[in-house]
Amino acid sequence: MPVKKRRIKLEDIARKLNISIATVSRALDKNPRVKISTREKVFKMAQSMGYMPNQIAKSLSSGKTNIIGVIIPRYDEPFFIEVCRGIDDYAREHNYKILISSSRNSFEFERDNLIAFERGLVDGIILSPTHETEMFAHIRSVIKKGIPVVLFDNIREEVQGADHVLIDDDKASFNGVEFLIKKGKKNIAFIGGIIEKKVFQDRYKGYLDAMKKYNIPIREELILHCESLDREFEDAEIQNFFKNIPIKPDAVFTCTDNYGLLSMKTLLKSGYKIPEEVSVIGFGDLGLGEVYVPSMTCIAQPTYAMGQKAAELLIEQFNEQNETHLKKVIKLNTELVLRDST
Amino acid sequence: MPVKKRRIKLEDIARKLNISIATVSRALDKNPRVKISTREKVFKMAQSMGYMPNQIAKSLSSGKTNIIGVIIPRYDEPFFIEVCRGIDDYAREHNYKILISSSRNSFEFERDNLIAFERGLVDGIILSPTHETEMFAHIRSVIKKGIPVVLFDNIREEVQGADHVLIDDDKASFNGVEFLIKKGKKNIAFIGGIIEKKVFQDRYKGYLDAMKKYNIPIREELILHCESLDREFEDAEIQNFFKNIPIKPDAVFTCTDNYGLLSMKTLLKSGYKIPEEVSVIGFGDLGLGEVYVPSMTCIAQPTYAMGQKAAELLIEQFNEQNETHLKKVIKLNTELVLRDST
DNA sequence: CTGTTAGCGCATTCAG
DNA sequence: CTGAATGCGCTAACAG
Repeated sequence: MPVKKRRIKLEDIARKLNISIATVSRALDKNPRVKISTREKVFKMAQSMGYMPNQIAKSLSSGKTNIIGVIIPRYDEPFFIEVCRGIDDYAREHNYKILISSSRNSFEFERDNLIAFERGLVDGIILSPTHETEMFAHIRSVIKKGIPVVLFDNIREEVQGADHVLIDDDKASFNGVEFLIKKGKKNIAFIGGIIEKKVFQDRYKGYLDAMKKYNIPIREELILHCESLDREFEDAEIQNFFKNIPIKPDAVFTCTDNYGLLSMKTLLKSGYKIPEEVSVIGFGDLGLGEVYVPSMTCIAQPTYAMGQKAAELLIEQFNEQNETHLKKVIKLNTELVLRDST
Repeated sequence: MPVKKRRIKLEDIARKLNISIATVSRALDKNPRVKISTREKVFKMAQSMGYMPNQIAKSLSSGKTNIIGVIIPRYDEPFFIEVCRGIDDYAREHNYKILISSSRNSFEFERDNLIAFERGLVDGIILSPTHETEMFAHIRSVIKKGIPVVLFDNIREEVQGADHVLIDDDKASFNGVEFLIKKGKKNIAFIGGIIEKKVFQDRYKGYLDAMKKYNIPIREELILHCESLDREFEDAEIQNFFKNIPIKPDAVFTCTDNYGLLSMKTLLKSGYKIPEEVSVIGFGDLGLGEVYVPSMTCIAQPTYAMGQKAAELLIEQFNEQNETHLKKVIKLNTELVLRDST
């Protein structure tokens, strides 16, 4: 293998052609102020020399990196990946790349990631706060420096100057539970996630409100707030819950697809018939509910669209005059998708 | 909101302190050649002014970006995400970030991504080629420029100068099928992915070899090479296959977890009993097989470890003298994980 | 239409 | 121990 070659730069082309660097730069830019014949000469030479512009130099000079920084709490949650797919598709169409960082469900990591991005690597940031994130100073600090920010999914507090993309977790959950109640269910179990997380608080609230509206007594024994932050431990937590449950539930409302599937698994293995004896609802609708037997009724979240919308808002901010930015809060709709588990 | 503020730079600190930029730079670097007292003054001032180094300028100056570019064929395949998690964890420990790009199963996109990375945005590249990738000139070109490359998973052809991380698909598949044969299965269906893809070719070969070794006739009607590149269409393809199958299979060997799950779904819905009447094996073992009822026997791939290993090899290349790089080919072990579906 | 010059922000020689 | 000067590769303002 040959020794690492020095990169070809504008100067090399300029020298070969006996013209100035500026002209080469402009020619490659298709700047109309340069003669077509010169442009062609430059292109041909660049081609034959294997010229490749240096993105870093471009960025330093132009003040733009064309990179969007994305911070998600974890990789092993299909929801976040699907959002990223939405961001990526929209971003690519607008000539941006995405740099994904996981905060590993830790506020510290979230802050570190943000600081790394603040160093000028990205033009803007899309962030889903962790459950630990109670203070938003780190986000405000970024905004104050003029870096556009869009938040999505788990927003405990609206941040001045940032855009927000979310769903109405409260209402979505309320609708799901109400559906079960109207089916005549009384002992409706609730399986949520870590209660520090705003989305889970809201989904819990929806459950409580629906139960109250129909005067169904709330029973603590039917309620589980999972604390696992990793797929690995969710299973045991849910198995345990059902093993020790003192009342036979006739329905289970869960706050993620995985909780729903794990519930179904545990119930089926314990000999329950779904949906005859117990109904199950999941939250998210990221594809697996459809493959299960019985297929799982879900609150469908417009996950991919959330990502697209987030990217759209961010890129809008890029193009704004950097004057007072009016914070936008976009609420996307959910839908109850009926399948065999109810 | 205040107008976008100009970033603080070294020069600002230097002026305030009446010292040179160079000294500020060195102080922040903790260069021992600068007096401790000066260093402290600089740190304090930097802190109070909210100084944040400019990563782009640093990169241009140092020639290092500390970013690893990762190109995967698609987002909606948990396998790739899990590999990314492995890469990310290893990379982060070594002070690298990862920039993930999806090639959307298209050779064109793969090449475009590579070219984008070639522009100096990343220090090295980890890539899983698409099924369309038959030519490797684009990869060789990157390597020739001295950019370290590691390939993983779907490697049709070893590329001189790149490292490779893979599993023995052939053997893994052979073992799975052999296991079914030893259980007395005769009508073993095979469901693979798009046959242009090397991994699927190898897994198919493993199937054929096992069948031949035990003198079991191969029946075309029991073989399906899925052509879907999106989760969306896989379901219909598999349903269709089983609907029209002329022979009742007593086992199904599949080449991804999703194919396995979809097969189980279709079979269960058609009234088959698993595993009494038909056994099913999946490939990957990315978590869902365990949640299904019945739980799915799988060829377990060391997915996370593949990512870690790839990152390790890449970072090793960074630290090498850029002389002749000896291509390394790492084959990781798979394992047959027995569950209820067999 | 093209060239000259001055940055972009930082690291790093080389002097002193 | 510190400062001045140069360069990383490219863009853009200003001349001509």
